[in-house]
Amino acid sequence: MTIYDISEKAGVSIATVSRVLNGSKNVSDKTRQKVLDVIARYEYTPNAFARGLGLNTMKTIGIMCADSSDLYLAKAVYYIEQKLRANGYDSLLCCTGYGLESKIASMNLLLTKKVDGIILAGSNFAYEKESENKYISDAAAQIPVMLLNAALDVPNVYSVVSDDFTSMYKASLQMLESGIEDILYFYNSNSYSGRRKLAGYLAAMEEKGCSADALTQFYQGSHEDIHAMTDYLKQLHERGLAFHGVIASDDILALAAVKYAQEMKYQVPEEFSVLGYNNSMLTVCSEPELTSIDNKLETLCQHLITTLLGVLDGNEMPKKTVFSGEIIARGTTR
Amino acid sequence: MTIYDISEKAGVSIATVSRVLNGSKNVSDKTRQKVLDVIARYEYTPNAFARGLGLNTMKTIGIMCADSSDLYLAKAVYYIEQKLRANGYDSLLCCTGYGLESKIASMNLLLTKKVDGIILAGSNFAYEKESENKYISDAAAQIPVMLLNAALDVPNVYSVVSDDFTSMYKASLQMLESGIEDILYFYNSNSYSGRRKLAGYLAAMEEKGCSADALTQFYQGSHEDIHAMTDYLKQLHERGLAFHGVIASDDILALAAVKYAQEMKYQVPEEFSVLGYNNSMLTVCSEPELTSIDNKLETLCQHLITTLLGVLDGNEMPKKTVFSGEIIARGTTR
DNA sequence: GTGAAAGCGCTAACAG
DNA sequence: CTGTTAGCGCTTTCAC
Repeated sequence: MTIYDISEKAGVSIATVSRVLNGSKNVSDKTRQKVLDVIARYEYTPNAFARGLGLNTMKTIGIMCADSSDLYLAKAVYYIEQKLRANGYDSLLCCTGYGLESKIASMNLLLTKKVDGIILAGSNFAYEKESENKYISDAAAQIPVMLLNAALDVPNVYSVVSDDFTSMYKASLQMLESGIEDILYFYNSNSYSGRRKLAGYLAAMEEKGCSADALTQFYQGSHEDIHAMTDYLKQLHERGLAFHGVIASDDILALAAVKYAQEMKYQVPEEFSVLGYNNSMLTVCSEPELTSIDNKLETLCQHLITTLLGVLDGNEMPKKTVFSGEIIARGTTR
Repeated sequence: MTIYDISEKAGVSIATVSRVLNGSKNVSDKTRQKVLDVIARYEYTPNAFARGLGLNTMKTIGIMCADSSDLYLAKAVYYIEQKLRANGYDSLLCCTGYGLESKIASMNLLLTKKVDGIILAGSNFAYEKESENKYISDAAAQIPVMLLNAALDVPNVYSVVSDDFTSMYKASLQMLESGIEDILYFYNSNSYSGRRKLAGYLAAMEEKGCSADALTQFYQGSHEDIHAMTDYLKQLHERGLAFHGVIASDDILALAAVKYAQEMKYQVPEEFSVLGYNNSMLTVCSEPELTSIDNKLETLCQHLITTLLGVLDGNEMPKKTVFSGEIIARGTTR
């Protein structure tokens, strides 16, 4: 069933059918109804490919994320997909992993499929070296690129971020002022926001005159293996590193720290404090429950979509938007 | 840059360019190389929409899931997307929520976009009432439909499931034989696999001559609010219901049960046992860690994709495949 | 082994 | 308000 069949059965031209299909004003009510009836009777739906060819768009957005099964990214993907579809766009999902090569490959794939825009969900897409961000600016030369939790000053790329530096700075200060000086910073990512978080911690430590040299610990194992993370902390202890607080770049690392404290028989939070990040479901899994930083993911996603839609509509939109995070106090800090 | 431009610059016809693009045998090596050179020089990529129009496919599969931020579904989506892309297919993601109406709407959307197949990830898509599965058979009249964790005997729909009945039956028997008779069954879904799990528990209870009447508890609150789940169990206790074991249809419900046990000062597993389902990341979050049933999600997904690809290739494929689950013993059972 | 030409189904400019 | 027509860019017979 094509537009020709419909036009014939309705006794009008294909142009008229196309008009009613696209809600054009220039059709008489009578004609419109006639066409609509035929369309309904034959359950006709326009061919999306032909439409795409004519309009040069199929109203789809590419979503790239390293790993959609990651607790935080899964939520991001969920929010983004919902809001896109509510606005008539479909989502082409690409889980890229954390390697640059595969990110580039996915990017090219999406470009080939002629999506209308690309959303990079997760700060790991923005590298420190400028040359490694070339794939982003290249893509932005063709279509708008949206960065969630990362920022890049390049034409046609728009950034929406949480102020991770300040969040971490404030939280660190708070823990320091609660009397803990040997706070370990436990992180697993050197991504854009990863670097900002670390900087926040370091700024607070420096301000209070505490040395962070040995206390800044990068964990590079699996993102899901809590036991390995706990073991890592135990090894630090065995090697003589003293710490009575942990600030983690992610709730799961924080959870590992709580486990570590339990194994060490520390009273939490009396003798040992822990702070997580993302305010995920994991915060209520530990005992005591985890204090964590909420970076307002849904708000970020909402804003990101609004901005993207604006750009696609040809409006001038802010290149970078920053939201504030919030410390959600629970049982692991005092 | 179109195929015409390339044909002109290479001094051949568009038919020839199309042939080398599609790897046709009928091109001389010299011509092929010439065309390839031009393509490379101008970084030409064929227009996907035009291609789709001609071939009537854009090599895309629709993935529907109720909530891609759900721990289990997120993993499923991840595996599926990976395996699809490895085979040259893209994934159009649709998070439908749990209502029938919105599932139907999403289904129609995907059909309109002319995807090559649809994957329903999650047992909640198959309803008990046959009439409520009409949207699935309707879709299957057009393209293959794959069911993950659900089964339906309808032409052109293929099912891949874990044997939830047997897994639950065995696990229940095991807990009963460990000496606990008052096992509460705590569940939050009447989906296809939800019904199978419940049946497994009931079969074991009956076999051991235990009444399950008051012990079968359906929880209908939020899927993420552990506190509410724990409260629900406390209320049951306050109303006089006695139970010293909990078998849950999902790890998060099981985690709530562990919390309940802790608040009740029960020793786990000596005085109180808990069993979860899905063997998710949550199992290592509780103290002691959660015994859970692994339903081999990655295997299921792998098989589902293999089957789908086979169907798309025109091969005869099994209508229903069943895998066995496995009990992963940890600290909450004895 | 290569080219000419007829679609694929729709949109939009133009004419009336 | 409605119809005619020329694309959109590619695939695929059918000749040569």
